Amino acid sequence: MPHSADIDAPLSASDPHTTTRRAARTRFAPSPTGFQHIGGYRTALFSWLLARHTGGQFLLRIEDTDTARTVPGAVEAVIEGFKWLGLEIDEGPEVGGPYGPYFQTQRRDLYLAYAERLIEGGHAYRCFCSPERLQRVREEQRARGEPPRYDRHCRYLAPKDIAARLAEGQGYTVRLASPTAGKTVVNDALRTQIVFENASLDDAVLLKSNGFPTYHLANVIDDHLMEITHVLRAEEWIPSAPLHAITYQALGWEPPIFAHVPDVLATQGGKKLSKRFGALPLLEYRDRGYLPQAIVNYMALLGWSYDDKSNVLARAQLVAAFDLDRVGVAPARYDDDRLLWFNGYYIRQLSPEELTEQALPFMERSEAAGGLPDSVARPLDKAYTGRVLHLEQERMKTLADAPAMTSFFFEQVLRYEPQTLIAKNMDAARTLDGLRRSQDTLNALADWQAEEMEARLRELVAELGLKPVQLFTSLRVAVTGRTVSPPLFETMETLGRDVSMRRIEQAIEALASHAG
RNA sequence: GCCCCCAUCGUCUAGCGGCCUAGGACAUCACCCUUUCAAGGUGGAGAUCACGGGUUCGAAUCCCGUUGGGGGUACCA
Repeated sequence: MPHSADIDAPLSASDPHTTTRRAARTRFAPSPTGFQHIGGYRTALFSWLLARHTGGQFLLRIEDTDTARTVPGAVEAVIEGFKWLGLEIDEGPEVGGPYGPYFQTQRRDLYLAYAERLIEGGHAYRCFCSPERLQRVREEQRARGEPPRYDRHCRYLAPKDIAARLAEGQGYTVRLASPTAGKTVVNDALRTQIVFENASLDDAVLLKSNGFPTYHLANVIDDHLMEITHVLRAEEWIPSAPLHAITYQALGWEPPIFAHVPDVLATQGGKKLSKRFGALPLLEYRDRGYLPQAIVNYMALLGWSYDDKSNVLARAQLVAAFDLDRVGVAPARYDDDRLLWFNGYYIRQLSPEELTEQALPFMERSEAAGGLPDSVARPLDKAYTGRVLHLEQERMKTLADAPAMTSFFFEQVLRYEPQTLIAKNMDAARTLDGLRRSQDTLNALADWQAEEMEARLRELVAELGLKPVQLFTSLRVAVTGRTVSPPLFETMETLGRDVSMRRIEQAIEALASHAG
């Protein structure tokens, strides 16, 4: 009975470069210990794209074996994130599938059985060491300047010792009997072979004393049983990849193709984007008025590229073009400016109906939540709001910009400094005169229509010997209360004759009493 | 400490030995358009391709080293 199975021959996965054309089964396997951010979803997006590109399947598997850290609601949030992004899950919680269950806590018997098989084959062993001893050993190693690693105390226990401890009812973990000499080669579709000296490997715990597997065991078994062909995961997994390669071989299984995707870095500081460092939960972007199309397009270009010019790529184009070969290896930094640009771009692409549909909720929420002033009655008139939104469409960077940008279209009373009514190179008297003459011009209009307004008002400008900006600035402030607004005439048309004329009258009164 | 990964404009990137006096996008600046702000158009500035050695007729591209950054080092994933 061998107490160790040294696997000295280099392991090799199948050629990473010939397989992208086969239908790929990929997976995203988060642990429900918190929210997922852009970094996690970016990896998931690549997996999804690879599956769609090759006509394969994309699955969601929940790695909830660390029951103490499991956060309620985390699974639902992940799924909601995928729904929002429009990335359909082919198999997983909720949708089910032929390879379930998709929660690792529901697959315990499987892991137990394979751990047993590993022990029988001499590829793993029971470890009775207490956490205290483990910690002591590590501290001693550190003190001696050695890398902290399990000293393999239990690996060479005599069979009768083991039997005795078992009979005594001692708890144990199961550890991988990793080879102590030779090299293990990990293939990665994104980079050249990664070679590890087996002597530097640890005997990682595969099964915890509470009977739950660790990632190292569960991930190998599930990926194999679920027939995953490509494992896309964060590059933080590279160091433990040799352990997984060894486990595949010990089980006699062909490993999937690995692609360790580079990190997404926080904007500041060069550290990995993380919950505690610069990252927002994905769904927070939805609440902040981002469009899923923009997020998807942005994420796809974080670490992947199509060619030397393509920037805007719709989902279908992404699916058609995605390839592992064009995924880079250098970490990419998260850049809010770029995301915002994509978001503005996709907002501009929205049809009037879509824009109204999507922006309305942002406007109707409470003032405290960023919506229109509470004094504005809800629900909003859809047709009117649609016209208003259309006027501001090309100015919006997020849907959440809508309320602040459009509030003057809904408010009863405008508050502004009368001083701002006076344009550059103008004075109060001439402004007053311009406003009064505008009233006459506007009153004479048969139809309250922008083009007509502009024609007549431009005639007035000429008659008064002013520049357009001198009169129009005053009218703009009178009618909107601000110096920045959508084009004046369309704005007045949308506001309607009554509101516009009343506001001009109020402006005249305000300026007159201010100046006088 | 030890193991591993990475390195082109501020940022995302193209480049896989000659097409590069390094291309695109975001951001930035100027101008045009213009009733403001945007959007759009044009143009500019911005990268001694981290550094040092090789290999080669020829290197951003291949090799080695250095430096720098990042990750891992748990009965977490």
